[in-house]
Amino acid sequence: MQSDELKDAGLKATQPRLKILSVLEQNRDQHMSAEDVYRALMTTGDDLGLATIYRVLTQFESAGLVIRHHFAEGHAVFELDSGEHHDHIVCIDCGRVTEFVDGTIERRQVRIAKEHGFRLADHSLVMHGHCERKSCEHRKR
Amino acid sequence: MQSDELKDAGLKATQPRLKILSVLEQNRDQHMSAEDVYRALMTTGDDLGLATIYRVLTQFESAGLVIRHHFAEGHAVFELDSGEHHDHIVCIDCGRVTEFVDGTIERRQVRIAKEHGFRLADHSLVMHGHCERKSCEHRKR
DNA sequence: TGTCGTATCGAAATTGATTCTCATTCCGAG
DNA sequence: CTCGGAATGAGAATCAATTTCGATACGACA
Repeated sequence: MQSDELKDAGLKATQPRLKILSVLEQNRDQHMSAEDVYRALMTTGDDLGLATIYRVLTQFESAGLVIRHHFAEGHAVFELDSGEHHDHIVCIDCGRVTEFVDGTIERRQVRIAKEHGFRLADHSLVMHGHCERKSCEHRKR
Repeated sequence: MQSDELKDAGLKATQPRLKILSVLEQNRDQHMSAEDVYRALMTTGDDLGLATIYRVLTQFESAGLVIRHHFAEGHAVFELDSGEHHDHIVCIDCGRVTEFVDGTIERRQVRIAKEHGFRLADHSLVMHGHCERKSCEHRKR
């Protein structure tokens, strides 16, 4: 059950937290901002305070349940931590995010870090491009 | 002369712009935030408005003179555009930034983008790690 | 199942970075 | 040197995000 996920993470299973977790699970394929989660909950009548959303998402992050990204400037987006690391390609026109993993790049990074006297802890590779999706075109500006 | 750099970029050679450009050139090896530039100018008695710094840095960016990065959340940093693309390793402890380029990774990226139906326009690879600099240790928290 | 102490909640105020507004000042073509 | 459009500076405004604090809900235990 979802409440176990929370308890395992050392968090009380409160209604707000369960609802936020639920929204994230229903949108596994998306990257949501705090604002997105807020709006998603409004439409289902679950009207949580925005402050709570931010607080809970931050708690989820420290608990390792979600990962916070800073793709576009201005605001952060969150995604459930699937446990597997991956990088992202973001479409400049429509904002859609695609995930990928590439062993060659991963290995190369560890090596480069070492060559420069760094012990690699984390990294983020974000590529920006134009996707070929039909639905993308007319969103262009 | 510096004023030519500005004119070539299509910008009037005003005092504020010349001073900001000069600060950036004197700190080529650093990545400066708007606030950093602001403080640097204060110390030399050139007391520009913060709004001007932001405005000018943004103009420099569109003119291709500088590149804006969003390493840490919260605020952007700028560096003079040397013309050569490169990626970054940021030290988690002291914040120092090291630059590098790796052909293997560069090539691989274009290919991955294509495989996923993207036409690559830009990318940013930022690695985070712990550097082995002596001066770094005691800044840890 | 009811109670209690503590952790959590929501609303509003606050922060920090950045942008906008607008009256004043400056650049540079003629 | 003069003039008009462009640029500047000070402060207000904005935006995302965080903190504050009194009110409330969770859940271990009786």
